[in-house]
Amino acid sequence: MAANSNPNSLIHENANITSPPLLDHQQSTTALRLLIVDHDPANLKLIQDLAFQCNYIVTTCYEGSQALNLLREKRECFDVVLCDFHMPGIIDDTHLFEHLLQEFNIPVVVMCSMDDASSSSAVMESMMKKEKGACYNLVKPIREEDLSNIWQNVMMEKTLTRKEDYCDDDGSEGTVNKKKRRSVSIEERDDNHDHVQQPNTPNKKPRFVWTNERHRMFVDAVLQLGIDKAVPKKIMELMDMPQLTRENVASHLQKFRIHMRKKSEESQQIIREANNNTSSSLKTTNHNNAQITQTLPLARPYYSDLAAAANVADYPFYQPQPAIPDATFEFPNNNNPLFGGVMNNNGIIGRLDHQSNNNHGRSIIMLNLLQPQQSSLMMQNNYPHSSSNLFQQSDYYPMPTPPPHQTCDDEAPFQVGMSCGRSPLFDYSSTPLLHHQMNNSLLGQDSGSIAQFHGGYTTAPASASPSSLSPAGFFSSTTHHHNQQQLPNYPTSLAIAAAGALSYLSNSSAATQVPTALYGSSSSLFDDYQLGQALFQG
DNA sequence: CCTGTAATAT
DNA sequence: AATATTACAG
Repeated sequence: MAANSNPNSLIHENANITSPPLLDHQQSTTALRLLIVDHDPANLKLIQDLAFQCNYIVTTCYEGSQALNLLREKRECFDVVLCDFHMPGIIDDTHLFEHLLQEFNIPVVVMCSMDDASSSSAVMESMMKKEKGACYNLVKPIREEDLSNIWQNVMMEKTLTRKEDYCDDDGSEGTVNKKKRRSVSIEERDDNHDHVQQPNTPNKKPRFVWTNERHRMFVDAVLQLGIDKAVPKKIMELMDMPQLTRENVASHLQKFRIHMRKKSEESQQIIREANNNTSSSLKTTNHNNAQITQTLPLARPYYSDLAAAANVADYPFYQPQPAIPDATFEFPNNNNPLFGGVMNNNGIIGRLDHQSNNNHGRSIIMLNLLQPQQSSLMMQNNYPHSSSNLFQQSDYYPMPTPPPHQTCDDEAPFQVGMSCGRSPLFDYSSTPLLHHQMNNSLLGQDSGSIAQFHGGYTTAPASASPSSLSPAGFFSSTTHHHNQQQLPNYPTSLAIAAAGALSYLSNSSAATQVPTALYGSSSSLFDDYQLGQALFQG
């Protein structure tokens, strides 16, 4: 609607202060100080003139961002914002006025066309529902009378106790009380209108809004620190935002933890239910299109020896629990290896990564099984909509491609790789331990096939700084390397099953070489491998 | 001075 | 509903 950037605008480039300098009016109690925001210069001018006639002190701008900045700096210089309905918000598709209400405690008058008001009544309704601050509506064309009435609403708003809403009269139910209140406060207004609290609190910091972006930073910080080491102060430092206080983080963290707890209880519940329906036969669900889901009956006690593991606390998902089918894989998008994941009844356990343009010039697909903590977080934060264990189409989690030579610190304890060329998974020469692993792992000699399966885990993930987070020692399921403790069967079998799946995905003819060479066809690991393959062959 | 938790305020 | 603030214990 409104012109976007107007070269021929009558208005100045930046916020155009058309009244005496704002500072002189900071304490103004007579004239109302208006901030008018509208993309359309003509409209802006029109309203500006009107407002002048009403003896308001007027500031105009036609960019939402300007308005926001202006308010952030000089919130105390304004009493009301007049804002065009169609002004977009900054981030998503919200309206500017919603941002304003959210961030500032200031009355907002929304101006909209007749069309907006009548046709999209739903929108208007939602607007009116916003009870975060005063929000009124004026329908264009706006008359001088409308404007001159603004201050009444606003002054009323100031003296009203913040709690009560001031919804429009829809004539229904118990609005009587509110109305009464209203008239009372109008009287009050005259008594004490000059020491209105709100605009006189100049340095009141705007409340911190946890946008998606900010939340993502928060989660990143938590992941970096490790979930149990993430404390407000450190998170704050990692996020590195000037406005952010420790209290902000503490508050958010508090909420975040509650959220996590709830989620994990939910998934526990799901697991319990899944266990009740154990021995039911192999479900052959739909493999329509890209989605393949199967639940396989596997009753091996995968966690049996885990309790003995010294660092069991680091791996809550691997703690002993009733055996559940652990081969419910789902690759949501077989056509696009850049996105995807693997999940079983423990949640998301792995993600599919793709590395092209590494310095071998070869393409690699990796299935990286995640540390439980990461997978748990991934589940909760990146797949918020997956109410079931199924990925939703919209839930794909795009993983950044790690640069060559860089080891991902969140990948553990297993990485299953499929090289599409004839190269090792990675060039590990820069990381001696990994290099060693490549040469000594189960199948590491066999470059170029699925043979490049290996397992490992980070021995000292806690050792803190991101740079020191390197996979410190690898082991295989049959061989101990570097005195590392061997993890129990569960992850291994899972990884092998995943390798099978992956090999299918990659159309590798070499796939079948792996298990027979290593385990013999009778081994339970071989079963897993076949399971993985079967899953994806449908 | 910091953390975690709960309660309460805005 | 989301965020901020506060109180209190550790």
